[in-house]
Amino acid sequence: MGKEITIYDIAGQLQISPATVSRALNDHPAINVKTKALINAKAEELGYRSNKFASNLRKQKTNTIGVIVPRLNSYIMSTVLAGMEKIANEEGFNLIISQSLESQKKEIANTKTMFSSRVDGLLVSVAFDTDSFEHFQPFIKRKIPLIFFDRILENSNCPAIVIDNIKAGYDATSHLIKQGRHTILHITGNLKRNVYADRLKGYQQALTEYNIPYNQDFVWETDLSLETGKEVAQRIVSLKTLPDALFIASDLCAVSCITTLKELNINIPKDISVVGFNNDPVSQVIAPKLTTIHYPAKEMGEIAIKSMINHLKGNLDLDAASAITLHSELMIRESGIS
Amino acid sequence: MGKEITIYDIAGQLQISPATVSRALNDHPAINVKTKALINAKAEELGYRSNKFASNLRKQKTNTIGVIVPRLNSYIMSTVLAGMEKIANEEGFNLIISQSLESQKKEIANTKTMFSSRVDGLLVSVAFDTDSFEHFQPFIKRKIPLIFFDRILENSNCPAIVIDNIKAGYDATSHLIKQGRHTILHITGNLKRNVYADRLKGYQQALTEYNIPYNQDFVWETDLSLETGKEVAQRIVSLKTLPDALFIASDLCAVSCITTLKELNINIPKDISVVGFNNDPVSQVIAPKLTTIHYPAKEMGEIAIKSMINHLKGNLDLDAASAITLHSELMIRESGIS
DNA sequence: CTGAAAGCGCTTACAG
DNA sequence: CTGAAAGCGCTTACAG
Repeated sequence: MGKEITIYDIAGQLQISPATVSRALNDHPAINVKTKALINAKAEELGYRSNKFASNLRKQKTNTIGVIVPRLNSYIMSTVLAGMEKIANEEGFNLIISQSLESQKKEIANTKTMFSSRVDGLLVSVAFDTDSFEHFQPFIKRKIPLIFFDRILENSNCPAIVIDNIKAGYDATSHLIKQGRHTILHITGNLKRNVYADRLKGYQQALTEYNIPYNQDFVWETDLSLETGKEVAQRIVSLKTLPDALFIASDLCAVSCITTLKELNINIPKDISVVGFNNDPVSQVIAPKLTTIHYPAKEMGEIAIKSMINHLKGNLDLDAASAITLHSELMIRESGIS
Repeated sequence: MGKEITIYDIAGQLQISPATVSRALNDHPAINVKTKALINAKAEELGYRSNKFASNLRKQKTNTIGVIVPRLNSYIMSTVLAGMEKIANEEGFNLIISQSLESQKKEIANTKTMFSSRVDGLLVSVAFDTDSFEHFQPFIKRKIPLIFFDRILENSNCPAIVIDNIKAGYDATSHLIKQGRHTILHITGNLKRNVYADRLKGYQQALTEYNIPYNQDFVWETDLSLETGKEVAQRIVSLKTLPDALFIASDLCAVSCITTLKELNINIPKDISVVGFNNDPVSQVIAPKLTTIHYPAKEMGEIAIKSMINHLKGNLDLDAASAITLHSELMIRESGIS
């Protein structure tokens, strides 16, 4: 195992000071172009690699951004992370990723790890049951930038990257209404979360606009899992009067529900129209193809990380109250057309 | 922004040496229990957090493990990573994750980043087209442990965590044969990769065992994408004689293919039986439910990272030639039963 | 069981 | 444009 090359080795061989080597390697403007070329060539020749720990220790920066997500293995989140990873990599930032597994408790533990890892900034999409901002206070106190994305904490006074969930909920619901549907069941997630609360608001807005009375019994708060999809289907067929449409806040749950409904001899979309959410690849490979809301997951990841990096570099000052809203879009396919 | 607390602050307030504080904080056995308690209490009181950069610089370790995967946003990979993240977190290791996007070129860039980030160890699942071991040599030279998982590089002489793809291919194919199927089309990925080459071997073994001649035209090497699933379906119906079964090396592709075949009035499984691969959640929510091979993704992630951590801690010496094979299992559902 | 001292490899304010 | 020197916050061999 060969000894690690340092700037002193380069300096020694070139009869030059370590300070100059350091500057040259960092492309400092004051250094002579020829000197830089010489130093870079020697660094290459010796197989030099910079020691980030020494550099970070000295600079008091970590170049590391923390990301906390509810789970890694969902289509939306892994796509968001793929987008973040790409940009972070290009910009020379490291990502520390951890998952809360939908539990505030685990999320609190994650924030502690992030804090002691001294991340330069933190990007968070909160768990189902998070109802406190307490665990983020240490970051605020130390002025470590904190940005929420997708599932945000309102009143946190932190920048947020979101889609317009109200509009998306409105689009989904009004599409169903325009198809002549009036008893629309809305299957959603924990209403503590903006993403679900806002979709519900959009659902209500559409009903109001078309003079359809809002019935609270038509909103089912669930965990949106595959199992839930099946249970929902069974519960639906046992209802006195069948709804004529479903607006389900997750494609995976919607697909599971549709499959079970079909097994129970319900015709989709003839008997019941369905609109999902996310534009998960699965939405295109089932029959009937699922009408859904396209969620710009990759873009969200890219924009969230870019905002953070720009802020850290001082290029962009994130206003505490600012929010970036991405465009989402109704993808009309067979399941929502009657 | 309050000043960061260091061991000197604790030492100063307690009238004790920084060396003792350092030892106490690291639970060094030589330190008096009372002294330790005192120091820990003071550290807690002052909100001390250890500076990993100083510590790593001094110890010449990074406590960081690099992971390179083909892509983040596939069910299998995000689940593998979820498993890794969980264990790494518990054991106090950081993960740097990057994706090759199925390109050797990007994979090479990723290895360079990992190398200059001085990861203590590297975990890799290679891209579709990787055909050189060259970019991993710097790790070998520096004796930085390198472990492959899922898509491994044979002859690399590195430890590998895999499933028995030959057996899985055999199980899938022989199941179809037992259902009376004899013209089984095998849709697979890049045959450079062990996962696909081995599944093909298993397919061939099963044919041989049941005295079915092997026909090379029945093996289609593809990218296993959703689009490919559609194209495959269209190509199948244009064939002079229809195959009576499909063994597709990815559930997502299989589901897409089934849906298109159904649109083309092919009855699944009556006309064509289908077996997929991975046990992706989507396999359970389509009609007919997909017969597939359960892939122990979470376990693979956990075992891969545990092997690495144990090796780094010196608990377990990874034999260069060793391989860990995880159990996979045929999940019999409707699509493969005729 | 505790301490003094050196050193890990950088960066940068200051000086020239 | 270049250099000398200090210091970032730890850990550990050595000494007692």
